Amino acid sequence: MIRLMIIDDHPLVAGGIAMMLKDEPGLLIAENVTTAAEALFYLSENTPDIILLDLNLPDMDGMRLCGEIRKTNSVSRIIALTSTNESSIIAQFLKFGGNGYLLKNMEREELLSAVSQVLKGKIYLSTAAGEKLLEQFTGVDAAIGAVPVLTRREKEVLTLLDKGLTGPQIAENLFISHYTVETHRKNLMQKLNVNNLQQLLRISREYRLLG
Amino acid sequence: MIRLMIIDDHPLVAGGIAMMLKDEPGLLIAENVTTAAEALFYLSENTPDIILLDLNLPDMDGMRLCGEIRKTNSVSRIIALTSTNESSIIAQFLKFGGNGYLLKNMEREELLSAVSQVLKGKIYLSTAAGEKLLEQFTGVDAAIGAVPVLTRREKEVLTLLDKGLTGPQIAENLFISHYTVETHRKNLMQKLNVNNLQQLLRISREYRLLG
DNA sequence: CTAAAAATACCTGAATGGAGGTAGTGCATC
DNA sequence: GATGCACTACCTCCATTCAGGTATTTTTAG
Repeated sequence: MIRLMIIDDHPLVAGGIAMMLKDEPGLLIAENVTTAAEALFYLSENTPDIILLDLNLPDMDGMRLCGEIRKTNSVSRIIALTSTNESSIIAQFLKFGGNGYLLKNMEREELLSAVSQVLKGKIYLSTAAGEKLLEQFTGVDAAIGAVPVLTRREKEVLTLLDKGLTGPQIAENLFISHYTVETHRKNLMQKLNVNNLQQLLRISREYRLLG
Repeated sequence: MIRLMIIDDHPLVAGGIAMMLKDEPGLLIAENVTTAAEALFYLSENTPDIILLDLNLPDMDGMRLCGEIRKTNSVSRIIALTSTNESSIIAQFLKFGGNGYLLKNMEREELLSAVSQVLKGKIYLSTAAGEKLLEQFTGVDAAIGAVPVLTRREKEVLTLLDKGLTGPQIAENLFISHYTVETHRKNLMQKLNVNNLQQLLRISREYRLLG
């Protein structure tokens, strides 16, 4: 019997998965939690065969949770669930010890196929996701997974920039000189390798550096 | 027997809803389609009591579909389903003849409550959604639901702006003068009542004017 | 056909953004 | 106690954006 665990705060998703699997005799949904904290607690005493992990959890980034799980558990196969296809996330997720990536618009067959693939030790990527990843590989080395680390201050500035504030306005807001704001912005642009604000915000969203 | 119809391209969602309702004797999922075209076809010959409508359909904007449905059917209660809480959408959806608004992270109880409310002729708004709507009402008249109509060219410019191109670059791209691009941008900013590019793109996303 | 809407082009001046620096201070870790 | 990092601040120069116009030509709809 294959024991399956679902980590997702959407009852709808958990229900949908249960529905998809209800006629599969070999599969059992062993546990169903809605937060990272609950997940870690359960996993401290259990080892499911498959973990379906929503990347958008309320209390912790799914990516980090995957890393946390891997510190003590290297046997469960972890499959990420997301609603949008964010290609830059995939490689990162795999680096954190993930085994597969599914989009929430999947069909029943895709779910079953993903489960059987990862159990065989293979990596399963949702079709659309896989294509996007390949696109990246074909373009140079592309520095995949190299998600830049931002400092506290940089994140603050980034958030305010995203809200549509101008440099001087941010300066007022943070009680610093507008020169300093420009420096932070410059560093951000350099770290993310872009050359204007729109691209900065675009990439930031992709890398989940913004709420 | 209350007949329910689901319009959603995510099998997961349909399955989840089925799961939530499976122990409700008075409710029956009469039909389950994944595209606007199928929906209109089914509705040309049937009149379910409740329609659960995903606002993010592949072939048509859910908002417009709601309007289409209302041209020939004014009795079915239509409840919108979305994953993100976009407050500016709600009032618009109600104007198009919608009866309720549910977030996909709802609990079973919320779904049941929404169904019973709209059947009584009331408007049901997902708690979080309702609060946001109230926020808007408290701020002046706020011109809710007055979603600006953009011209073809304005949309093109908007899309390119979102991609991070500068004015001059867009000019090259569209084979027009950069002055013209600026004019379009100015008109866009005026229509959406903002005063810089970041805010323009932000609002545009909220109003679903961008892919 | 005609009026309205959309698309086009142009101008100016002030403000902001972007690329390129330099440099001091505090803090941690090594 | 030195090296590195984060944060801070400042400067210049040029490109772009923004706010305020005006105005002609195409489309579109009635």
